[in-house]
Amino acid sequence: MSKVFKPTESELEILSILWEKENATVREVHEVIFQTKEVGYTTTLKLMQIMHEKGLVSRNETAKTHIYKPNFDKEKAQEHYIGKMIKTLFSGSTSQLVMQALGKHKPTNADLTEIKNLINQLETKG
Amino acid sequence: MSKVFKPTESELEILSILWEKENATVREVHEVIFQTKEVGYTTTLKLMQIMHEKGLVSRNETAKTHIYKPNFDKEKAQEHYIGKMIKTLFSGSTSQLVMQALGKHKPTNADLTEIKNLINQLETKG
DNA sequence: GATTGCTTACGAATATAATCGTAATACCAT
DNA sequence: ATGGTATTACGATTATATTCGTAAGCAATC
Repeated sequence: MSKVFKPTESELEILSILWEKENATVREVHEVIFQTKEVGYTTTLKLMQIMHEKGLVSRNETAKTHIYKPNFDKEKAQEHYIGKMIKTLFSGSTSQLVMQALGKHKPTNADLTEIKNLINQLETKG
Repeated sequence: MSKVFKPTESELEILSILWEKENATVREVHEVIFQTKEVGYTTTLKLMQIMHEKGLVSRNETAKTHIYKPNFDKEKAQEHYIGKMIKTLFSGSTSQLVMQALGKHKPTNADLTEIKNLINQLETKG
């Protein structure tokens, strides 16, 4: 019975802005989108209204200018898309994904150390 | 002028089957899809014809039954989607993605060791 | 209290994706 | 060569996503 998490491309873009800002008005969201995409204000508005209907976001309507916030946390979306990617693009292999990611988008040495620590924990637990 | 790599959901599914099999007929692709999705044969056919028009796949038409193969390699797609995910879902942080992936979809110990080796290489290169 | 500007609501148009039915064609076995 | 079966081509329909114009409401300012 639980809803499937399946935002469209545009919806995901809006969600990512909301995650970033915690919550935001249509105007604020639109200003971010507008930086990279020449799109009308009412387009953004309509999308956010639809997302509200679908339950992807909630909004506070006490003031005239509504304030939107995401209904799902970023982590859930991350989990969803990582799982999907591992399945359709990496033949089910997490390590393949990890190695590809590290190879093409190398993090700082500090981050690499942190990852190693995590791996050590996972190993000893195994 | 180079084409943007932007397959739809269904197209990506078909591509992943073609990557798996190197090349395949519509029938073969359809049989895989049909295992998880009750869809007509001509639907799969049409999708693959469209992918051919778009240049996502090539086909060998010498025999009556055409044989399709992907025009882009899997690695390019992996790179594309990983980059996109890091950007929209992980605030640009590769290590966040890696840690999330390892935490939720733990690989075998052998794989973990392999990842550590890669990290060590990356570190010394840094 | 009129005017201006920003907001929401909403319908409608457009674009894109996905599905399938039907017909024509090729191939194979009789 | 006739009949049965699988294939492609293609149009049409349906579903979904995206875009925007217009109207109506509210609030601040003149």
